[in-house]
Amino acid sequence: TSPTAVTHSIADDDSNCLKTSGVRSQDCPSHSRTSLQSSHLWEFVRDLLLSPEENCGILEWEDREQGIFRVVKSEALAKMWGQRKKNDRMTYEKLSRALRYYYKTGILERVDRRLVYKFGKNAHGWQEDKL
DNA sequence: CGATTCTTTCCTGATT
DNA sequence: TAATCAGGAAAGAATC
Repeated sequence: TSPTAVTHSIADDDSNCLKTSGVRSQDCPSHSRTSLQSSHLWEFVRDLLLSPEENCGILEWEDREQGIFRVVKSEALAKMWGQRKKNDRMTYEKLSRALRYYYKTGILERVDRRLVYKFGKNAHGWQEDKL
């Protein structure tokens, strides 16, 4: 019954993007491994931004030249960070607090737009080919 | 062990 | 209204 099988969600939550899909298990020979090994939050974000395979639309460059990026899926980002730190209580609210502390150290610079951040002078390794 | 740095948790209030 | 943003404060974790 209930003929209203009106599909599932269009946006479907991204609980886990890579896996359960027809994604070949062996695509990227180089790096990969469903977890980026970066000790610090900003490095984790940077590496995620630099590896589309793991990113799955969670982060997106707004201006690659200037290092401006946007958090597209805040909840998903928090979950990934939580996985990395083995903390399932992580939320975007808490993650963003840590991100705001980076403004003081120059790792990030403030951008007056929701969910948008920019790498600062003290952040490195995000540029196409710095130097 | 103590100090420092980074992150997490919580909170109140403002803004979108 | 629900999300986000702003920071202060304090606790926790990892390092040196």
